Amino acid sequence: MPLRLYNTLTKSLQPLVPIDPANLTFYTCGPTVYDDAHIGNFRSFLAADLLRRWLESPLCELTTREGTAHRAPAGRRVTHVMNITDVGHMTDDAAGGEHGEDRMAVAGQRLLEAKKSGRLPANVEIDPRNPHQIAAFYADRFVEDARRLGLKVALEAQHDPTLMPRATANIGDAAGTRGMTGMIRRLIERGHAYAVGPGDPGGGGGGQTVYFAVTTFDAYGALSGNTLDRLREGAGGRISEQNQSGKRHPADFLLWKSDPSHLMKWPSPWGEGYPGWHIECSVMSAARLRPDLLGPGGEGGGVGELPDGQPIIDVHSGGEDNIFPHHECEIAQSCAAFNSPRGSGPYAAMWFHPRFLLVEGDKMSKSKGNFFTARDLFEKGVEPAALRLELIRTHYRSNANFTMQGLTDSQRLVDRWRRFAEAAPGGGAATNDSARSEAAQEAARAFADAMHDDLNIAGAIAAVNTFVGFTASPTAEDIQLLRTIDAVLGVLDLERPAQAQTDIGVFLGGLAPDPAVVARLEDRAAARRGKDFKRSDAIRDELLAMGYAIKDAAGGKVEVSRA
RNA sequence: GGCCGCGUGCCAGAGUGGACAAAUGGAGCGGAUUGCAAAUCCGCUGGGGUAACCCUUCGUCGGUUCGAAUCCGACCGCGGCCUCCA
Repeated sequence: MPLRLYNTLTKSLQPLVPIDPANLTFYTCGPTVYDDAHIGNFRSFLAADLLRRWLESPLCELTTREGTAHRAPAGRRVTHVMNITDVGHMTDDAAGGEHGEDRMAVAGQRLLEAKKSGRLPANVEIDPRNPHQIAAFYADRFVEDARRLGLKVALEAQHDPTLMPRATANIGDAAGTRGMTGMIRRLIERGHAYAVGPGDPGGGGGGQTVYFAVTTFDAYGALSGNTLDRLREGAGGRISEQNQSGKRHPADFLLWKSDPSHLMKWPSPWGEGYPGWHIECSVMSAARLRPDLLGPGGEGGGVGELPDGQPIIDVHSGGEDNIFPHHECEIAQSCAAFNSPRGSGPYAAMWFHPRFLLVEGDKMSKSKGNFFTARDLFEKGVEPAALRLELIRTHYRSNANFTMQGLTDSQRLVDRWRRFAEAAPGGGAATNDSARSEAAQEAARAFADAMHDDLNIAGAIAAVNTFVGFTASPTAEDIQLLRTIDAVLGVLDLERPAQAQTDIGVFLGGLAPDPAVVARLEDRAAARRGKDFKRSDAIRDELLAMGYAIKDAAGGKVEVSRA
């Protein structure tokens, strides 16, 4: 059965029916770059990456618009775009994004303190007062982490930077002819948005604020369930008075705020200021995935409008917290801009929302001390493959629980699969050929069935383990199958921590060969040669107390890892 | 209060009407290997029986059905959103 996914929009399991099954369009709401991304962020991005890799797998089958099955030919491509939000939005968002402190300024303050206390690497040259430098600093670190975790979009972006667009590069211009200003102008022209403030509402004067008029979009609330009548009830007392005065409806949301005093600001037809939080994704998804709508200049010249009901892109993903308001507002903007006048089109055919990650059973938070960034863990010697597997091996729609035990389990799985993948092919035929090829076929089938069923990753991993367990001495075909499967899971080829070797020890997990440890290893080797096992065991305990676990390996060497 | 996701064995986590005492990992136990470990490999791992088989279990309580972990209802618990957040 072809792939079915849970669609947040319809709240049901549905086949993914792409506009063009040979070339899918996929947009993921990426990170904000005010700080390093944590493992919860990466769990969500990795879930999107897993889906993307599955869509590209030769094992994956999709449904065409004609209702037939579409098996991936040699090149089913997925154009996957993930934005980077580097505009400094406000901290006080209860006020609708118009007040509070600029997040980029807060990040700058933090960087400044880190610099003073020497916590920043010496080679980092960054002016903490320059928001563009702060954003670039964290964006680079994000991309670096993402590549280490095998996020395909980040790997591809090395050759095609347009796959990871920066919000600040898509703001537009003073005339409102392209980018976000272009789309805002278009929304005003089509009657879906309005400008208020000094300089005559609706006129062309500076210093204005632009809002999206939610009542002009019938389908508002379809994604989140927060329809306008429900919102009005729920909103009682929550929305600040000062901010509402200019709005026609309390749920109208910000498209442009004129504020020349803002840290990051750009020219626009409504005055110098900054864009609202939702408009960037509407603009960048269309710009990269549907240039036919916008035309070569970014705005104008394109077809501009789709028949009602036709999706703009195939798949859109983001963390569950994005469902409302962010994605609800994106739908309103994009459909209003490109679909028929009372726009109700679905924007994306499939809405994919991974759930939040817990850590040791608890909500992750800095105050609880269970807050991890990917780089924290890499520094502790966790290898990217283990972290990736740990973050993808729980179904994307459950609250996964990240634990140190789980990380160890994942590491073992990775090691086991690697032994299989790196075994000399065909070394001794323990199993007869027909049983072996049956096992491989069964594994491929079970893996695909599981993945087709809303990305049932646990079932898929079980199929891999059964296969690897059954086949003691893999053939070249067996290894090829594991490779095909791993192109989806994406763990085997990730970078491994360097091993440091001395004459006696092999230091794993990026450990440096500490002379104190080497000396003890030599003492222990001498004791063992003299059959003084009491002493050799005592040395092992000593090392353990120092935080090192050792393991005698073939050839008289000792493998050293963190205890 | 509204909308949504989830609740399975010691743990993580599959299973969504019969082949289920329930995949796959882990932990535990036994064995091979090792001076001993670690790692690796093999077997066992709800209760009872030599066995065919029987009994109890899938948040709780009810219901539908010849039959339910799986469908329906109510309740309880966990998580998310209701204008920051992956």
